[in-house]
Amino acid sequence: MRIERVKGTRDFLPVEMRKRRVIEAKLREIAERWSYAEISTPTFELAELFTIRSGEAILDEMYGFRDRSGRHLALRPELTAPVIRLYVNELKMAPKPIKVYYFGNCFRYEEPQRARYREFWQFGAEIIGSDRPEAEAEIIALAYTIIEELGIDAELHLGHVGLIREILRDAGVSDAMMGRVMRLIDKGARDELMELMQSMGIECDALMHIIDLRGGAAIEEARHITAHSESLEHLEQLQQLLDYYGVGYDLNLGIARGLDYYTGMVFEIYESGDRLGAQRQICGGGTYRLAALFGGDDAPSTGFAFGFDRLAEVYHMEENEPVRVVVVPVKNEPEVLQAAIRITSRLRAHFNTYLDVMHRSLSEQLAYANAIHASYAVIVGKRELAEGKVTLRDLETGEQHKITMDECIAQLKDVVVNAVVKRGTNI
RNA sequence: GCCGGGGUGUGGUAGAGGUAUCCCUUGGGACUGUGGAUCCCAAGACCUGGGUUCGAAUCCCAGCUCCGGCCCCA
Repeated sequence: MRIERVKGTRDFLPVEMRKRRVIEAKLREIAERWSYAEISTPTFELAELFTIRSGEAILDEMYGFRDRSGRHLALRPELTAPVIRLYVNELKMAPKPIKVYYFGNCFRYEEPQRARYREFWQFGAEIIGSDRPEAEAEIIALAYTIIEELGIDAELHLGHVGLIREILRDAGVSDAMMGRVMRLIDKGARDELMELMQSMGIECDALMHIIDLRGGAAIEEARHITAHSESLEHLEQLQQLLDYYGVGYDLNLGIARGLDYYTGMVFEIYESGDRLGAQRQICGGGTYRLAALFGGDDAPSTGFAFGFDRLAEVYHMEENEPVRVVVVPVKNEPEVLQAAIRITSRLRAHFNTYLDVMHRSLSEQLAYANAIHASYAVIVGKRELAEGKVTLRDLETGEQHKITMDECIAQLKDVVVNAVVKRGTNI
């Protein structure tokens, strides 16, 4: 009986893994340059952590289980809640703002679709301790920079739930109804929304108008409805700062979140191509107050999370096989093998180096070197040993010559350095 | 939870009732100090379980799973 991979999970083969590592390295590097520090949280948590954040309904979509003492645990379905829990547990006293990033796998018990798996990876960043426009602008700019540096063609949609909420409150929507109304706005369910508003006896033409508008016109409209709005000022400051950063975005006040703790801006990034099918969103972010829910202070945070697998799906990486060197002992005689191992060890201090473990003949070893697309062969035989040299063979051109090990290492270093310059990596 | 389309060696395929084709792959051998060749040998598949039938990869049912979509999306 063959054991199959579990539904919605994936195996990553070397080519795919190499690509993922390249992307991951870029993401980390960018975050570090922006002065964010990495944190990591456990793969499973108390299930409560996630139900507090998202409601009991998500229990159906989590991998939950009980441990021996009966605690209800769950594989993390996302990373924002664990990060804020970590803040409350460990970092409350750290100087604000706290800037962190994270990368990790998450689990959701859903039907797999294109670019949607049961185990998936998220990369995200948070600023904890500020919900000022400056913090929001930085977070958006960071997400934008990631997209740019990865060379992904995407559009950034910016909204502001604070403003929408304010307008709704002014119009007479009660706190109790707010969540439901916001969810409908988020879904874009116009008819249902109008029905609900009418049933509450609330005039909603203006609101409907605003959430349909895009760009500056929405701001104009909002200004007419709520003359003295803090949120509006806040949004305008944010826009100003985004201009300073040179971030391109589409304003869309129809972006909402169904959950109450989102307080300020929200944004989403969509990939422009069609490689993701219906799952075009590659990033979501916003400003929220979650720490108090986990027993901490009421620190505001702003952050985002990228769907790493979707980034990997749309990221174009040039074929970049690493420069590999194969050491080829000519005969399986003790002295030749001994020399080969010594030479291999020297090469391994610098290069990706392969040595036969199949007891193969010279031609078989070269055939294998070819099969794994190695770049160079270092041939070691009695003739070379007698002269204290090795034969360095370029497997692409077939050229070869006898040189000393020092020369050999120097030449290979040249090649690897050039390869790194040319494509940025020798992974 | 729902809808549509698929599952044949590692991968790609042929096969439309008579236990499987070809390519590729892998291991061994020939050759033994120069590789993508050639030749020989070997290994490897009908998603699973029922049903129909003398006989099922093929037809029927159920399940699993993959691809795409709906719902959902913290």
